[in-house]
Amino acid sequence: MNIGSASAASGVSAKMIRHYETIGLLRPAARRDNAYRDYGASEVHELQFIGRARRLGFSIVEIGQLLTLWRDRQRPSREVREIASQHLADLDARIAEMQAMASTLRKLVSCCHGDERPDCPILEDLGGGLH
Amino acid sequence: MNIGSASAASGVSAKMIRHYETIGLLRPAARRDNAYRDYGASEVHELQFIGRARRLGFSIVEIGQLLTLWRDRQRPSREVREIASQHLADLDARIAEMQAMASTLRKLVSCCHGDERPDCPILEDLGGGLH
DNA sequence: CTACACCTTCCCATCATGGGAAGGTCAATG
DNA sequence: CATTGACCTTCCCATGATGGGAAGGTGTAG
Repeated sequence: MNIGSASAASGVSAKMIRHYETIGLLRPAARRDNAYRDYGASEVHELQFIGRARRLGFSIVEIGQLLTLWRDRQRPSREVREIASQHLADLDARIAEMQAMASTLRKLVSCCHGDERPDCPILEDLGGGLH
Repeated sequence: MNIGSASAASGVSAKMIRHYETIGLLRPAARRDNAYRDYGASEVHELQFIGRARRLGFSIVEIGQLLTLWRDRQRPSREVREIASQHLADLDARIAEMQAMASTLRKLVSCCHGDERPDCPILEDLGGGLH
């Protein structure tokens, strides 16, 4: 299977598949006589794994660790859970940070009448009150 | 005032102040005989404006627009509000996306017993059910 | 045979930020 | 006065994940 078909089957772009191979996340793909990469069902399955993990926001490094654990039938689920818990904590922290921004912004936006007049609480806030 | 003092007074790193000047967000700073950049109260005030806007998550491009409006005493508040509303919508969208990730992850993590046993619903989910 | 779709590698761009090198300047202290 | 340490300057490189696009080779259908 060509890289294009593997991409379509996994939802990971061909660009990214090559990139993942370059940085060592994926083992080098088999090549045909014409130097085209050749993928089978198990490679596509790995790509799908990567795609799902990316959609959950895992970093490439984390996905590398998860892939290693996935391949190891003897892994302790504890290790998987630790990676996922840490990522979840990171996500929650980033969400909280962005919610704080959004909350402040929402107040400012709701206070600004947003017409042709120049007075604007948004700029006043950014300017530190005095200008 | 040296760049270090301007940095301390504004909360924007010296590295970033130089960078903002390079990309045209800030007008080139005055120079002393020794080629050191020299900042006054109004430059520091602009830097504080930038710092506050960054802390609210505005992009450099958006801050450039906000700075222009800030300097213009005749600006219509509508334009400011539009930029802020758009940024708020972006933030809300990103928050929602991350919350969806976090929600899925939280379920998976809570289902995984996380001990020495190898069976793990997190990997099962990433693997698409079958492996 | 020609067109078109696909593949290859290689380089560059994003966005905001920082690290660090190599070298010049300033102020305080011995 | 000389040294030291804290500044400053410019320049280059790195991050993380992704994509654009060029230049060139390959495969297939009309």
